Amino acid sequence: MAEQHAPEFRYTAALAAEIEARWQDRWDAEHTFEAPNPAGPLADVERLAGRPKLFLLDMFPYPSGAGLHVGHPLGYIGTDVFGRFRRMKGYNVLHSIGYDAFGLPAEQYAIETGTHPRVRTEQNIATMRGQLRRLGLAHDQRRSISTADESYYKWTQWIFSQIFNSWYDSEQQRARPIAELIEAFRSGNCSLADGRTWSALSRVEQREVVDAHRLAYIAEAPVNWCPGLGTVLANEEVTSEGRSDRGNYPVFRRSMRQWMLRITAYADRLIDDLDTLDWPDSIKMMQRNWIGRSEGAQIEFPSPAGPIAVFTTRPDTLFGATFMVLAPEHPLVDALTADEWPDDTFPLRTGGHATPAAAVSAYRTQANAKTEIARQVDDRDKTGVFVGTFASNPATATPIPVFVADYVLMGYGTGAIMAVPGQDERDWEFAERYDLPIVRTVQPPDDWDGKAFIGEGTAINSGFLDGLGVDDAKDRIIEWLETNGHGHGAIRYRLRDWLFSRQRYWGEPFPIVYDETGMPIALPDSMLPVTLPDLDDFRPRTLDPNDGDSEPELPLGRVDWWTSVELDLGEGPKRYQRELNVMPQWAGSCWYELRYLDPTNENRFVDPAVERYWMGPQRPGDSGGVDLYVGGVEHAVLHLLYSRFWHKVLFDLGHVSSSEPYHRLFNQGYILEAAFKDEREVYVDAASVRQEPDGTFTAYGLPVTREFGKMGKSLKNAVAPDEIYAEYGADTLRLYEMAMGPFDVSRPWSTRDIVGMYRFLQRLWRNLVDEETGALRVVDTPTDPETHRHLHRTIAGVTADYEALHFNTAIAKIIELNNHLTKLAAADGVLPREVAEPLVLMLAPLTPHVAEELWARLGHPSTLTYERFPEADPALLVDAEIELPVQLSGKVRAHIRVAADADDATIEKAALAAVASHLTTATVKRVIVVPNRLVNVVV
RNA sequence: GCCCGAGUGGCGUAACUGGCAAACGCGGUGGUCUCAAAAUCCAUUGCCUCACGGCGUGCGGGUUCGAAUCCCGCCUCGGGCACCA
Repeated sequence: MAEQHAPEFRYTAALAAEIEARWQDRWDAEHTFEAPNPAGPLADVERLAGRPKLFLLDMFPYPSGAGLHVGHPLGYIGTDVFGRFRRMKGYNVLHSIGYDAFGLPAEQYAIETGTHPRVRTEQNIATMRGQLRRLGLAHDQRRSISTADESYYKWTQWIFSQIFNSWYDSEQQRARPIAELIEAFRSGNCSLADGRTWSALSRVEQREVVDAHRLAYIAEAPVNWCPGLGTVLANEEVTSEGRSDRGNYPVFRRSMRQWMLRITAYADRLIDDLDTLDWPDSIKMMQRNWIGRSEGAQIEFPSPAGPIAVFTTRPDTLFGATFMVLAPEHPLVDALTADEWPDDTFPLRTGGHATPAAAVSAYRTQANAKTEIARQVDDRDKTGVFVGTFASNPATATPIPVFVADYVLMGYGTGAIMAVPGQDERDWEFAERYDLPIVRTVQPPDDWDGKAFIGEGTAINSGFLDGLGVDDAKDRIIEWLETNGHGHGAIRYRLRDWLFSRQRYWGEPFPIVYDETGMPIALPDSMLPVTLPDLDDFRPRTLDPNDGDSEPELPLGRVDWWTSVELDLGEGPKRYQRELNVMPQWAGSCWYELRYLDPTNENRFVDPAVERYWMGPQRPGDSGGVDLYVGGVEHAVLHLLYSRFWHKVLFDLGHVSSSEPYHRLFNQGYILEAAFKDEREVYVDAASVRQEPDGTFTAYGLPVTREFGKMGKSLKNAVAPDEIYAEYGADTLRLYEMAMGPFDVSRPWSTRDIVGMYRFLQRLWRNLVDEETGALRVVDTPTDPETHRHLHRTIAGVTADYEALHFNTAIAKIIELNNHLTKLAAADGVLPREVAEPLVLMLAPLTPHVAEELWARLGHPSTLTYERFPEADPALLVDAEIELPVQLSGKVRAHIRVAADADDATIEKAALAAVASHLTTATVKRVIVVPNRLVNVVV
């Protein structure tokens, strides 16, 4: 390389590497980035005094063995720059990083490599620590955690026990300890739904009643069974194509007994409290949509098999309900199925079967055969069969036929609908197909040529509702339903309870055992953690990904010595069976930010005083929480919803003072990289692609197409940071990643462009250090006024940019100043200290190693981490004389120089003089003077 | 289909609440230095035109003294949701 003849003291990759290693060692040795707590083992009250706090958080990584690529650390660098800036602004900054070590990715990586997940995970964490250290991130290493450490998951289990041992009081709108519910039952303050008295119940019956109220409960429920992964998945982990988020295997809808967490109890608060958060609107919107609150009414339709309950958001259209539809799985279907077809039943409605029972049975078989995906996406034809029975419309007292159809889903509402073809497009389609009556109950506009009218309008054909608008009609009908006992106003959510158990090995064991009654018992805190047993055969049984009827197998069930245990839970030593499921991927990440605060506490998951200091509300009405949380959008509804839920339970039970975990959320963009597909639509290794003279791309002589995607293994386009370190050093990489574009926007990686940032650092270094001798070129001479003003403008701009996370424009301003100084240094041979020192300090958050080195060469013995960030002198931000453009009807024709404080009349006179030559024929209609901006002469 | 977000030079991008479009970087061109090359430094670089000048922020309209920025109608790309009653 050309570097071999470079001057000895030039800022080269080799020098950068030496500087970087030296400063990283020194920061470690001096514990530079350790943030003091107000209490506990990490306390240092003196260092805390008088400093505002900043709790900075990155979405922590799972320790993959594939190693980092340059796309990974973008967010970490951004938070590091911000944290370093705020330290220099006097803040006590908590910034660390841990590892999300349990769960599918770690386990699957272990399976691929044939190494035990614990061994694999620990190796990977060590590797990642090393890779991240090379970037010079200012993390407090004492606070780093791994979710798979016993000392950590002990508290994950403890929090689960807290959730298990609580119930949701819907009157007070908060979770309360389960003991308070038991006491309320015992004292008679709370009566049982069926009217029995508490003391009349057997112990088992009492436990059943209590268990039905817990926030963590076991239920037979429709679940997403993924045989390809050998486990069930939460709704949030299933893609809209009906496949697993991880691994992209088919997912089957099945009924199974599983652990559930009652997140639905928090639906309203999870929606309402979004208003207290400083989050991107798009993420708030996604959470609101996911929770999917709908307001409407529950209405009961009398039928021979008893009342059929439906949920509707349009109770105002009740008079137009001309038939009903039940999901094939609806429990009332069998009872409603008639023995024979009523007279005059259309052949179309019977599906060609001799009896309703045969028709329903055939239809169910057909519906079952379709996977959930087919029911939702592929086949939107409205099919169904008549069950041979009529229900009654409570408003009109008219008999209406009951159908079974798979366009009604058991999983939403009551699994049954009142069909109002006049005001619902799906019902219209169904009514047309099966020749059912259509009654409009909302007057469409005159020019309406559509079918179902779902818009706003006046009620018609609706008895006492006629003439009312939609909203008034809704209020009126709900009143009527409630008065006449046909139903009531109701709210429904799309959100389901969180399916919380997984049939895997590599996860947190539940702190639960079962006694001889088969009912779950939470282990006392003193018995935590329940350690995950070491298992040689940790692999899930391989199942056919396409066989939805297969049964899950529990890896923990293979450990005979572990599955059954003798314990004294207050009744003397007895045998108990352990829970064999493990917790899902998301459990550990639901509370990790809290553990950073107090990582070594053995008595509590976090000391309340420490939590209050870092996360407590800053003012009345504030939710509190992490000050800035940076991560990708992909966790918009998974992690971010689960985490809020757990945090709110902890808040309700008085364990934390903040009602939300993350006060401000920022989604950094991704680093995109060109990816190439061949004609079979298969990705080819980007390194093998060449660009042809005509601009097209080929790989091994065959044409390929280019697209831009998130950098990573799946697109075969990852760039390793090590290559960049070797060529330019870590500071240049940091600078380049921050300079490429706005922090929240995704942008394509371009190795070619990095050299620009490298040249800038070299130029800056050369301005301060003689490349041949290594001598300092900085002297204590006064700065010329122009440079001095330029410096202060830069300080003001850079400060504002850092504060707003606009790192790219901060860099542009620093480069601009340095370009000016390059001219100065070329002319004078030296640079004034008065400008050199602030320049180095401003650069320090971005490129801390080279900044530390220059700071030391400038004669400062200690780290610049806690130096005050330069302050701009407001007096220097305004020039005495300014240049203003003069427009003639909006086009710039001249420039004038005027005193900054000149009045409008003076400016106007100067402007008219400047454009006089253009004004020979025209007359001036108006002159607009915009202070400090421009002058527009209108002709 | 519905709901968000975004379209600016050859490329990445900048322009605070409407006020000189293109700061900063890459790339290109010419020069300096050198036996030569690299590095460095200097100049230049939106498009059309020899020039005067004109045209330029996805497209078409509008508001305004003035629009990348505001309004209306489209187009394209990215993301989310998707038979949710």
